[in-house]
Amino acid sequence: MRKSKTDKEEQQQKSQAKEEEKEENKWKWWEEEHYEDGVKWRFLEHKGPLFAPEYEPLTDNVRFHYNGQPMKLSANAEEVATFFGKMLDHEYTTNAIFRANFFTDWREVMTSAERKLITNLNKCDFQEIHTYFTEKTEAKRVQSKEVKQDLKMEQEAIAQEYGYCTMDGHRERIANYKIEPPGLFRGRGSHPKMGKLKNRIQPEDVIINCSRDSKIPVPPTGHNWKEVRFDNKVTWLASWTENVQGAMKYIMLNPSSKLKGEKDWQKFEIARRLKGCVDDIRAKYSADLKSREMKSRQRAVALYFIDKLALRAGNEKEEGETADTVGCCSLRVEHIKLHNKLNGQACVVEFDFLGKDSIRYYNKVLVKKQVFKNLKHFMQNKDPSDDVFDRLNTHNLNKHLQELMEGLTAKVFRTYNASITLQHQLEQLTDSEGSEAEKLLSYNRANRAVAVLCNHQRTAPKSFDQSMKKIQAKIEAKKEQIDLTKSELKSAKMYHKVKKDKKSKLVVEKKKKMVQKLEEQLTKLEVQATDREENKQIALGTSKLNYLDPRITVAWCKKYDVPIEKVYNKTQREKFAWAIDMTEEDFVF
DNA sequence: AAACAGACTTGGAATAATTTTG
DNA sequence: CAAAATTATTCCAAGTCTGTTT
Repeated sequence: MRKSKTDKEEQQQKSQAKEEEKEENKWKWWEEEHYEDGVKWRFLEHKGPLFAPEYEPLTDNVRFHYNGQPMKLSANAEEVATFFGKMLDHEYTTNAIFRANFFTDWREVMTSAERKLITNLNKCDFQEIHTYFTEKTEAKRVQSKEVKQDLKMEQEAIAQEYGYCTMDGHRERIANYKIEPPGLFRGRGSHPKMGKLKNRIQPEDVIINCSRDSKIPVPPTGHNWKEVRFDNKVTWLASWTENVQGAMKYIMLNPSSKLKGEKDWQKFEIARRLKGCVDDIRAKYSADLKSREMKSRQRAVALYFIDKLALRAGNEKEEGETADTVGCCSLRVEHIKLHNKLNGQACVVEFDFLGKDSIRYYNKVLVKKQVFKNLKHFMQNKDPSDDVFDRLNTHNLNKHLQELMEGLTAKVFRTYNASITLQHQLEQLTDSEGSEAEKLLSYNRANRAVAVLCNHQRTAPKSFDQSMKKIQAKIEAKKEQIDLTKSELKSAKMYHKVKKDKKSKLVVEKKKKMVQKLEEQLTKLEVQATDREENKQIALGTSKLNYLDPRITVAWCKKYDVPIEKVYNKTQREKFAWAIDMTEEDFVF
């Protein structure tokens, strides 16, 4: 027993050392030249994607019931039934659209006999299926450490085989080497297609992309690829078309790869170029607010919103195919209220619309008089469902931006404003005298300001209130402890005054130190509580990962002596390896 | 110029792994 | 030590934007 434990520890140490060693000779692609425009790689070799495991039919003791009667379903119908059964405690399964779409698609995979019998979803009982899968998950959860370890090793072996490719002489990690398993489509918001069946993808659906002179991936036995192509102007390794929306899906590299990293770096460089000319662009669109041409005036107002409020461009979407969401260019009259006066402020625009992922954007904004005037004009004599910017779309907006600065599109404003906000906030909020915890709070607050700007929201964790109470209780307990220790210190001092010996002095010192330590712990807790409370409905992840130039963060860490691990976890450090390696303390976005 | 296809980034939720707590 | 809480990772949907076709 004991021996095996030390073995394990040794093993762990070894693998850790190995990882560190790997760290040493990591490829610094950012120190190399990059390719001519359009060429993404010279050599690409990979194993092809990993397909979802085959369906395992249910044993006879797990029964589906129709109209109270147990019923054995055909393999196909049963598989789709399990998709629904697994989700039984999810709100989706009570949604009328979800149910209707599911039922239609389910009936299509049924045998004609089944289809004839099963005509009403309300008469279907998936409870046993649900229980079966819940128990299965639970059984998996409680299995022994050894079994879990073995399973993990197996997964790791598969990842080693399928999860990497060779690109131009380097082993690069693949982000999603697994083909998406079949299941029920879960759209966000009120999506007209939610509940539809997402088909199982076969090799015959998959296009492989690699080098002509590489080892071409071998399709699973008895199967063929849809196509094998050798296109080095694209970054994907495999692709297929998904049946619910008809959208293409791709297998691509991990964010830590050169291909992704270089693009990411370039994105921030474009945003920095915008910084150089944003004043001119602002002057231009401010002037355009008064243009004779309607189109220019609409474009100017839209740009004003995109810049000031970090709204998304807002492409037009096919009606009825997706949830009804909008961005700037697709705003409708019903999404905007104009207030000549609101709470003592003149010219207030009230936004209320569903944006990407059906996240609500609600904001009351004080705007320039001319913007207000224009909006009033644009919205005159229109129905609520009419477009505010009827002469504008993302295409001609971006075309205009392209003329103002090479590479400029609407989304660059989001990147620019996000990053510059972080930089300013960090300057403003960080106290170089503060503790590490306080500095981190400042960082999170700066990050939060960006998330608020970009409207990155999350549903509050369901145990949020409880967890808040808990941390408050901890704080109270700590305070009590401090009071107690303080009074102990006081009496120790008194005792020392009388005794005046070494031993009693030592006690005083000890108590002093203890009070200090406890007070540090207290502030740390308080800071933690504040941070958590402020973060209740804010999602920091997206801005951190996609909008904030990592060099700002790295420079801040260096300047204030905060270890990078405190702000970036392992994945984030891998993604931003280029920034961590190249950034000095004096970097300015 | 509008519609469509394609490729790539961005997004929150779900799930898994890890850490803390009782 | 197990359960609960927290954090990291995975998942895959939903955007942006470009290029091509009609």
